[in-house]
Amino acid sequence: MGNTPQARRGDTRQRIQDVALELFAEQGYEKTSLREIAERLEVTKAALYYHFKTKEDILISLFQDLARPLDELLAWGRQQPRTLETKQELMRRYSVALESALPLFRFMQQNQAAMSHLRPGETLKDRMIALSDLLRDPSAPLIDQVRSLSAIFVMHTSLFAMQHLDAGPEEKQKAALEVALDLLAQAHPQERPGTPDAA
Amino acid sequence: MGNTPQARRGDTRQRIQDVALELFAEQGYEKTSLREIAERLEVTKAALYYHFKTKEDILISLFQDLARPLDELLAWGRQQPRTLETKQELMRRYSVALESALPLFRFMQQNQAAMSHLRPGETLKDRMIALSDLLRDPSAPLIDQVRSLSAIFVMHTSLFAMQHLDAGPEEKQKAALEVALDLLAQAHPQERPGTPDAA
Amino acid sequence: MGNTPQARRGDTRQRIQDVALELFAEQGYEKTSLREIAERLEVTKAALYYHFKTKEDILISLFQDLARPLDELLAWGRQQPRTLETKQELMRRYSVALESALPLFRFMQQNQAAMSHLRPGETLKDRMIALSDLLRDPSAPLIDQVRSLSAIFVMHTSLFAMQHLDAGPEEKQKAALEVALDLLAQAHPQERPGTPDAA
Amino acid sequence: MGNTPQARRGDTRQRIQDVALELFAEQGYEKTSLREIAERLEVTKAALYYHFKTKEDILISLFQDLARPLDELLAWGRQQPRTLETKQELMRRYSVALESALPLFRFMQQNQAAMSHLRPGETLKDRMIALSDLLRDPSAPLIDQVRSLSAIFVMHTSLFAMQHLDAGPEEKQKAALEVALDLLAQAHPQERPGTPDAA
DNA sequence: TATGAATGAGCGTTCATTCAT
DNA sequence: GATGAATGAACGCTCATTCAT
Repeated sequence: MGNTPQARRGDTRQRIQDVALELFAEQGYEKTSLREIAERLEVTKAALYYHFKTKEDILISLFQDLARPLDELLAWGRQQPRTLETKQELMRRYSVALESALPLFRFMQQNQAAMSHLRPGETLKDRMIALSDLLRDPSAPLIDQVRSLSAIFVMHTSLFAMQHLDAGPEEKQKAALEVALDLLAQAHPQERPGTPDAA
Repeated sequence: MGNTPQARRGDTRQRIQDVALELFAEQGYEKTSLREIAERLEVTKAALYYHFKTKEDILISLFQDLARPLDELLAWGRQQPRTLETKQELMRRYSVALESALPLFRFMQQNQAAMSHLRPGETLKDRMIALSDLLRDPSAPLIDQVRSLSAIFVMHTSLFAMQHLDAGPEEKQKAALEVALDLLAQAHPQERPGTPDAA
Repeated sequence: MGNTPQARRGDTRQRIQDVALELFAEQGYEKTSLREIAERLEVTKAALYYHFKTKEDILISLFQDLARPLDELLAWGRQQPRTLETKQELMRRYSVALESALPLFRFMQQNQAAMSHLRPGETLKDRMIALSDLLRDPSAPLIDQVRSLSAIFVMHTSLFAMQHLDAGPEEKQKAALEVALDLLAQAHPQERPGTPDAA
Repeated sequence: MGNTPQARRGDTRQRIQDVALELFAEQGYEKTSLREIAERLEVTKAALYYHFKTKEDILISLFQDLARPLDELLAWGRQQPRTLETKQELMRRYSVALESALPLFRFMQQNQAAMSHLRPGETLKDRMIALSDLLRDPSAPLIDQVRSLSAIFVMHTSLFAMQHLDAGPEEKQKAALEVALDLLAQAHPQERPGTPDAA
């Protein structure tokens, strides 16, 4: 049940996005043809054009859907005080976001090139810069700024570079988060939480 | 001298690689056509086929050339004792390698997808795994393994994610290296160099 | 009142024809898509198919509407005696018809090719031949037949070839009519109106 | 002999132009597909792209070739004194040019729409205006300017509107030329050749 | 009276590749 | 060591048209 033409009516747009995400993530945007997408959906190429004006439109629509959790995280972060605790909470929330956004990130990583021609504000890079601006203090020593930046990418590491590590996904994710939080803390030497400044 | 046909004789193969590297790094492998490469070199497409059997052959040849410093670094690392000092020295050498391999890395990052179909041992990912295997201790706590892995990617961060940071390239590189060395050291708590085991 | 959906109810067929005439005249039949027509009317393409069976049907309906004044002129002409005076009156009436049929003629000129596949009697060319048959005398010297034919096209000249002339539209039209009447008169040397045959 | 692949080598570009002219004239530019052209030449569509950058490029190349005699006529005309004799000679030469340019004119008439998007100077209309500027005197009475303009179009009439006339092509052409010369003469009342100005 | 959703055919164009010269 | 000429396959896209609702 579910796969008959009747059952699918009305959700074609969504199904196009699903298949496109899958294929773009797998093979990249350029290598994925509309024929491929259409065939997998058992519709014609022309049907895709009923729902999206161009191939790039599919890409953009995917990006917008997938970037929303990130945008919400950024919006939240901008309204918080710029304390270590905020930054660490940002990181924790980022960790959760990543968890449910693995396809997104696979997709984005494969398609940086394709997306780099889009209007500013429509790339992942813009979000990364925005996030890093919330984490680092431009007046701090450079090394501490690097620590803050690195925290972000340590999180990504857990998704992609640790695939061959012999441990469960949650464990890896938790470990990555810990390292990231550590880096953030090291970037705030005078304000370590739970550490009395004192003698 | 210079740009005349005569002066170029004999180095066409090299010139193809140069232009291809440039374009692949800029636009990605799929989006770069042989016509484009040929036009920029002011030769015909057919000329490219005298020097390379296929388009993919150009990609592979580039990768092999560019991966050599990395392979040499790995070969060196495998012959060293697995001490913290070795790992940190690996990192320092890696830092130097990266410095002169910025186009390589741009290229690789843009073309992960294109390269992922190649035979094992012909991808950047393989090198990264090999490098990480030299840095981490499989019997160590997971968090320390993550620290080791992260060190590598912190180095990359300095090349790509820090472009909008307000500092000179060498400064950034140095800061990234420091953070990376720090992470490696933290992954070896019982053996901090210069730190007596004490008590 | 005016442009609201309610005010438009019932006249959609007419509005389709108006927009189609405009676009066919501007860009030609082949280059004008039903999507374009539908968009300009703010209805869907399918709506066009409620009012017309095919795209060509729109073309034919336009032609029939627009050719009616011409057909009436021809019907009138056929019932008159074949005198110079009749011919000149035909020309005068043709001049008036053209005046109010500028879009028609733009449209016809752009779409001769598209209309040439239609059934006989459905082309502008048929009307032109019919008109010329009323004007020329098959037994007259060839040059006089040419004069008669030319009279028709001189009228067209005033609409299209004289656009860059520095004069008002009515002036041009009047001048063209004069030249045309002149040509008709020259084609009837023995019967110049107002010229006594006499000794 | 003649039609084998070997015999055709080297003249493909020309053959494309020939077939394209034929088909564009017959069916119009928009309705003629590159597939059709390629099939008639027994080559692939891609071969067309070796010789022309776009479909429009074929159109332009045709126009340029075909417009050359006209451009030469205009160049000659611009160097002559602006007398009636010059104008009549222009007309005679135009008549000859038309004779050998029937395909051109069929083609142009079918493709006015397609050509009207081209750059100025690349349309037939531009040539017509240039020619009419050589024939008419902007300070003359409007009716005489119309006579001069009409002369041009009378010539065209002989090619297209007289197809159903019962006479040989040369006869028709000669008759049309006579009418045209007449019109030019009537536009110069004070300077009729062979007519003494005198008392 | 219309629309939403889709189709099948075809379009102009570009691609990597081949091969005789 | 390279070119000129071409191919076959595929691409993104648009078209006129259909039909259940």
